Amino acid sequence: MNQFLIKQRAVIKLYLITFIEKKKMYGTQFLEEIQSQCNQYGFSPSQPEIYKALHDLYKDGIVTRKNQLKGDEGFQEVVIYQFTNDGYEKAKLYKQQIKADLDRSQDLLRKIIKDNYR
Amino acid sequence: MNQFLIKQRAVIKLYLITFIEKKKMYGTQFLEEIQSQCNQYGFSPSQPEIYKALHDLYKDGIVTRKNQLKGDEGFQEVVIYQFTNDGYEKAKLYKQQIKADLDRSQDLLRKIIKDNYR
DNA sequence: AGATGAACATGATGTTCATCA
DNA sequence: TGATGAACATCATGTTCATCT
Repeated sequence: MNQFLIKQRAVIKLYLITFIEKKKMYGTQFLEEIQSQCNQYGFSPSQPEIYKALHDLYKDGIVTRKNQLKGDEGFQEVVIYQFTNDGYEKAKLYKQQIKADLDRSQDLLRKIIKDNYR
Repeated sequence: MNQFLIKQRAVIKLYLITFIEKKKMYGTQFLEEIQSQCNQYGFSPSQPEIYKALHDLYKDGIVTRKNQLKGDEGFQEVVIYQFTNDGYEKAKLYKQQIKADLDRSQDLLRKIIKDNYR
């Protein structure tokens, strides 16, 4: 079984977990946050990718969903994500696994460069 | 337009160019060489991927194809790849471009780790 | 039997569109 | 009107199969 570099989906889930650790936010904000931080590296995922990743985390039992009115403006409703009871533990484990894959990806990139550039 | 990490296809073409620089080889050997070198990093592309990448290089006008009998054993015919007249120049340019993408990928991985761990 | 490559299948991600409050 | 998400399309890659010597 082949595993090239880490997948975008995994990285998005990683960012989402980190955001949820820090403060409650909703889909559109997650998207804008990632895009503005990573744009300069060419990384700018599409909007549905964020929701797919959020649904993954929900299906994995890591987060709960809660509809909530957006504070300041009119009647706009947003979906807020928080960790489930054991979600934070699961999330920490998941982050560890992703870290291993990130490290492996770095090692692979280094090897590719070493093999092909003097 | 989103560009996450560098694509496997580009990396395979990079290895092929480096192999062709060093010595003439054919498809199956390219595959075995990459797999044996990169297996420990989880990178183990499939056999048709090698041929697709070789056809890319051919379509790009970087290499020529030559049918040749495999030296030692029976009547086995293999396809040998060599640089075209201006192929080596093109290949060097291509390697530079890939190097930029590899560097960008390393930077992005570093940023992801920095953003999400301790 | 080993090498090459076509055809097909799957997976990852993006684009477009609908819905809801 | 902004947020959410479904449906659809495309691209990257893998699996299976055929062919040729």
